[in-house]
Amino acid sequence: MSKRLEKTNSIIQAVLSVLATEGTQKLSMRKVAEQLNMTLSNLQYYYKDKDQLLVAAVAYFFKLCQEDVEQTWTELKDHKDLSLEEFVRGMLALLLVGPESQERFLLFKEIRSLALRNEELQRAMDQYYTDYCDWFVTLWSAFSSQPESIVALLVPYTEGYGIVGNTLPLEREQLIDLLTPIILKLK
Amino acid sequence: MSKRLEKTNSIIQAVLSVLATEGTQKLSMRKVAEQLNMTLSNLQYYYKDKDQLLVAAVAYFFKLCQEDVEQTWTELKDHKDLSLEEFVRGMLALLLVGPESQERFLLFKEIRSLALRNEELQRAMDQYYTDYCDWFVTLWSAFSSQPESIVALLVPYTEGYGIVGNTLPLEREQLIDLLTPIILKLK
DNA sequence: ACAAAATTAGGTCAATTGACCTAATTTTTC
DNA sequence: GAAAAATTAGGTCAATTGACCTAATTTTGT
Repeated sequence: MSKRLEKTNSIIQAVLSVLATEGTQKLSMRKVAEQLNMTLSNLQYYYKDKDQLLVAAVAYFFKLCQEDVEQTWTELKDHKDLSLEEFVRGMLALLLVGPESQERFLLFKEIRSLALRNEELQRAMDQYYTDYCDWFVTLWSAFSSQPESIVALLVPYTEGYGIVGNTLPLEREQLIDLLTPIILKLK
Repeated sequence: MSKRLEKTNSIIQAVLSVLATEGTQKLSMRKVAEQLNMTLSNLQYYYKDKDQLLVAAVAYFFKLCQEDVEQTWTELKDHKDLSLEEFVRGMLALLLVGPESQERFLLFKEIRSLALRNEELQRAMDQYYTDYCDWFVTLWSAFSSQPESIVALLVPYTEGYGIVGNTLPLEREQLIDLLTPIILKLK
C-alpha cells in the first residue's frame, strides 16, 4: 500500500469516526484534521474540498460493509456441517444487526442523511445497493431457484429493521424464527 | 382555533415546507421567517429557539400521519366486500409507496436525519412507531391470529422499501405477488 | 544528494447562523 | 377606549465554516 493510500485511508477513517461520534452536522474539515493531529492545509492537500472527502469516505464505508458480508458468507459456507436452516438463521442473525453493530448502523444513518441532499452520494448509494443486491443474488442462487425473491425480501427488511427494529411487537429472535421458514420456502 | 394556534400551525407548515424543499442543513429560523413573510423577531416571539420549533414541527407531522392512518382504517372498515387476498394486496399496494408519496417520505427522511442527534425527537419517533405498530396489530387481528408477525414483517419492510425499493431485483408488482401469499399464510 | 512529495504555519474572506436585545407600532380583544 | 397581544425594524455578537492562498520546511524515494 502506497504512503498516499495509507494516508487517505487514515483520513477517511477519521471522517467516519467523527461521523459516528458527532454526526453530520458537526463534521467539518477542521475537525477531521484535528482528530488526525494534522493541519487543515495538509488535509486539503489530499482532499481539496469537503465533497470529495465525503464521497471517498462513503465509498470506503461501502467497501467495508461488502467485505464483512462476504466474510460471513464464506465462513458459514465453510461450515459444511451446517444444515440449510442453520445457515439461513446465521445469515439472518448477521443481517438483523443487534446492538453489537450499532456503530456501523449509526454510520449508515449518518451517511443516508448526508446523501439526502447530495446527488453524487445519492447515486453512489444507489449504485452500492444495486451492486450489493446483484452480488447477494448470485450468492443465494446456490441455494435457491428464486434468489431474486430472497434478496428482494431480505434487503429492504434488514434496512427497515435497523430503523424501526426496536419498536416492533416481536423480539429479534422471534423475527428470525418468523423469517427462516419464509426464506426456506423460496427454494 | 385560537389566533395563536392558527399562527403556530402556519409556522410549522412553513418549517415542514422548508424541510421538504431544502432539507435539514438549510433549515434556519431566518429561512422559515422569510418563507412566511414574517420577521425573525416575530418568529422568535412564538418559538424562542430552534429546538422548540423542531419539536413542535415533528409532533405536528406525526399527528398528520396518524390521521392519515386513521382515515385508511375507516375506509378499510367500510369495504366489507373485499376478499382477504384482495385486502392484503390492497394493503401492500398502499404500503409500498410509489413516487406519489415522495414528499411525505422525503419528510420522513429529513426528520429521521434531524432526530439522529436529538434525543427528544428520537423519543418522539420511537413513540410514533410504537403507536403505529400497536394500531396496525389491532387492524390485522381481525384477519389473523398472529397479527404481531404480520406487523413485524410489514413495518420494517415498508420502511426499507422506501429506501432501497428502486434498487431491488424485483419490480413493485412482483414484490406484491411475493408478499401476498406470505402474509396470507400467517393466519 | 537531488527532486518530488508531504507537511506545517499562518493567514484571509465572505457567508451563515442562533441567540439575544430594545423600542416603536399595529392589531386584537374585552 | 384601554390593555394585551402581535408584529415590525433594526440591530449586535460570537462562533463556525468552507474555500482559498502562499511561503517555508521536512520527509521520502531513488
